[in-house]
Amino acid sequence: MADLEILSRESLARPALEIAPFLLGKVFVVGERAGRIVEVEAYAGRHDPGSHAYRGMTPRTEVMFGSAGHLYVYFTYGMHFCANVVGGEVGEAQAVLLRALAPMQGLPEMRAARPKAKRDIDLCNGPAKLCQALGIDRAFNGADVVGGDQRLFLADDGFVLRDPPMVSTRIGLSAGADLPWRFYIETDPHVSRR
DNA sequence: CGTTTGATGCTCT
DNA sequence: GAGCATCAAACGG
Repeated sequence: MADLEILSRESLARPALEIAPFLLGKVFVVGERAGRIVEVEAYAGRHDPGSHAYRGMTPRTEVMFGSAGHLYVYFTYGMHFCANVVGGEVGEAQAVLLRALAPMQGLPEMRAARPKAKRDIDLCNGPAKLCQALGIDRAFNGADVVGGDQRLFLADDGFVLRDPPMVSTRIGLSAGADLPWRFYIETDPHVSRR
């Protein structure tokens, strides 16, 4: 595999709408498992009706209001975890939801973690699926992904997108559903939905 | 195919 | 008590 350069914290200390497309094509490493980010959604903080931060800081959203480069992991529907990368400056609650990855390493571990996935293409093609595949749960909330930990990080491996990101509305929202803040690699088969 | 529904528990009102 | 940034199985055509 090509060299992996961990992303800088300052590269993430920008609005979610900027770092969402920036994160496409980057590599997310969790232990021996890794995948390339192919689909994300931007959540733009206090004034975004679709964001958990819309009604201000709560115990759950505290991490999102913190500094860039940490994971905001939340539990939903009584059984699923989803992971965001926190961006922006402290207090801005900028976040980017990781919605789909193209598996790169640790496929056997991912398959074991997702026994219900019939095909490899289904391992990480959804926000809760990728958390299951990578073993991400509430223990990862607040974890630093650009702090130099060799077992958990976001990196650039030199991959270049062949085309500009595809843009659409975000998925599964009841508020803010009209905003075109979802970004994905159109040609990648691991995207959750067309 | 596409659409509907059940699972399951946390978070905030 | 209502709703949830979801998933997989069941159902209908």
